[in-house]
Amino acid sequence: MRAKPLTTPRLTRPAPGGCLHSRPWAGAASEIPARPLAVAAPLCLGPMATPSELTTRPAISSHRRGVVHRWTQTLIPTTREAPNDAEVPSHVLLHRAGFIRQVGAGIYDYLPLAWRTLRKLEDIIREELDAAGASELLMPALEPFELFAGTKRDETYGDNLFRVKDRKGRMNALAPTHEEVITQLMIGCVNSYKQLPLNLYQIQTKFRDEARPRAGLLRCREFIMKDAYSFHMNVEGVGGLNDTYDAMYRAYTNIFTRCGLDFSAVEAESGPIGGSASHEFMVNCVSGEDTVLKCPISGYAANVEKCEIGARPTPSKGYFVGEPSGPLEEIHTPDCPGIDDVCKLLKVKPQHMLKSVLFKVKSTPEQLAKFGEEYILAVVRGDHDVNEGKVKALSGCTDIELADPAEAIKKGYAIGFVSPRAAVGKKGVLMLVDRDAAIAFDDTSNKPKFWVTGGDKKDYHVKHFNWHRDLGKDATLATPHAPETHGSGGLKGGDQYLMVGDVRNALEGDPSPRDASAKLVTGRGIEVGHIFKLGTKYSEAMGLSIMDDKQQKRPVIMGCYGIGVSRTMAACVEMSHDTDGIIWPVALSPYHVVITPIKHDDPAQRDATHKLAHELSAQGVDVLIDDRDERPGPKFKDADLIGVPVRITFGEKSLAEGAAEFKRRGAAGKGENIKLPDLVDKIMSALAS
RNA sequence: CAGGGUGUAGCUCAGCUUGGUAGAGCGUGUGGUUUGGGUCCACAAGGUCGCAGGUUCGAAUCCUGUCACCCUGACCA
Repeated sequence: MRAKPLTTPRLTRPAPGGCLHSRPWAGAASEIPARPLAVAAPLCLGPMATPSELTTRPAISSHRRGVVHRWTQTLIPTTREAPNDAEVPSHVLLHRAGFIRQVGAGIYDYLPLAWRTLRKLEDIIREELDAAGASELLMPALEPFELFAGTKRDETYGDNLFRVKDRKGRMNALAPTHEEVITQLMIGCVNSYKQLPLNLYQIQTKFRDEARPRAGLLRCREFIMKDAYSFHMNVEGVGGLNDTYDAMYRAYTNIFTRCGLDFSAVEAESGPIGGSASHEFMVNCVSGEDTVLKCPISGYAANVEKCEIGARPTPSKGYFVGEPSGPLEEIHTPDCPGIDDVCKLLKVKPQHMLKSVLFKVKSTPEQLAKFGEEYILAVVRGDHDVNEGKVKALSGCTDIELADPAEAIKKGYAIGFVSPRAAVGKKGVLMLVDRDAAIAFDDTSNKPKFWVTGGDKKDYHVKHFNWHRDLGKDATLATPHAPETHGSGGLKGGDQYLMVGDVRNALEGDPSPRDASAKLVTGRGIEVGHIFKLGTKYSEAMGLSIMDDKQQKRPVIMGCYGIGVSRTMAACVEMSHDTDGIIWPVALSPYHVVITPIKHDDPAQRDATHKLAHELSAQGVDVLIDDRDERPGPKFKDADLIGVPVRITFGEKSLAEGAAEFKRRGAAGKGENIKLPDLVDKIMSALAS
């Protein structure tokens, strides 16, 4: 279950002691003697405490007493069938097991079971972040809109930002994240370098007006998130951003490890939030919506947006060099703008297609005056996908977007049927050709490379495209760019400009960028954590500058660190369930043990149940007693469904023999009979393993 | 935002084509029965058929509009 971090950035400080083995339900109980019960409590409710008991209760105590709850006294609305709307396993099971109910699109109630799990997760997060030197605070979910306008995030966030008009007609925002608020706070509170570094976090409800909420708790419009922000005068050195970033990396590793999640830490693009470096923490899960790539030898791991591709073999004759595979032949391909359609029609494989994707550079007026309209044409093999981040990096142009089809058609680009030739004879077009596309002689078959590509007019494609012959220019003059010189190019005006490099998404089997002998492997994941080196984006935009020891005013360097709390709960279910229901890791299960008396009315069974419950709670174990007047069938089914790690069954027969049935959730078979005196030890060791 | 789908009882769904007293299973309540993997029997409660217009003597059903929710894509710190 446990994942090792796949990359390990500067581990300059050992992980906080005790983090990994601290288990609140077991550790505390074994170190500190259980406080004896003042009165033998026949039921979980127990007698009301007397005033003197309350005043003698220690204000400082590290002893964690478990809870004992009765099914009939809490709300666990399990259902046999899930609503029609639920499709993904976590949504179906969290609904059926009575954890959540949908209120609206991407809006959910967290019922008692869910809330218990979420609070356990939050407590783990708090312990690890506090140990890493962060302090918790709470900022409002509702914010004046001007704060977002100040950093232009009202625009960059666009419709994803919830807007709320108040009674005075003023605009407010429901915060999707809190960079602005905390930066504003720091402006008012911190004015000397001596007060830094600082690392502050909160666990708050966040709001994002997602274009399409989906998959239950995995993509919501309202969700629970832990967000942390750190503030520094420098990147390197003691108290620098890198120190805190690394500490947070370790804290995240501890958190997800303690949760019992199978996860990977992968390199990631930092996205619209800005910044220079970032890692995503992904729960490994086949149903995840993100693709991650890993190098099995070096440990390098990255998401598909970020993943570099190692050195690919250079064609023996060089890029673009080679004789045509035949005379250029134009073919009528009506209604086939897509690669798949053409392949089907012409019976060629996508590997023999060239795909040309047109990007528009968002030019400033000055650039426009200098270069005119500017486009970037990215060419990749038909079975590959263009990677926008790599296009930006190779072109050196960070402000691009997919060209608007209508506009591009006006400019003479036959969108859907564009070939590399489209860039010939046009002003201000930069062509970027992926290494796998810039080939004219196929070394593997020892034959001229056969290419099919667009015909540059609607409903036509061409066969036997040859770079040298058909480009009308000497393509071999193009300079191949090694991955490490990304960004050294630049947008050039003029007639035609061509670069060769890595502009596609990495795929399974591509060479690892960190080990020449290794090939990348792919996996799916659900993003549950993300850490960024923000830099000075917000401090500069909002004017958070403070005096350093040289009496120089400098913008504060920031980091930010998020964990999707409610999403993590759902991701855990995605990762760990079977046909009967959820299988919680001990650390996140709403209860550790469910006790199922076959007949709760039977005095012997009831007494045994409550005796065990109190023995366990004194050890810090959270116990749920299924005291419902139900037949055994539904009770067992529900216990499996809600996924509590251990079930103890008290029945007439076994009890007569002085035993109870012990069953571990997810284990095969019927469970085993355990003698009553051995029961607590058996349970404790099961929970500890 | 584009494409597709669905709105009828707490949940799953039938009824709509061809307009005429709103149905089933599960769940719920009561009584009995049963008690180690979703017992069995009986009775009962529960629905302005998403909403608003329209057509009609009469609309869950036909027409128009609208809203909500889901799926695929676009999008996504």
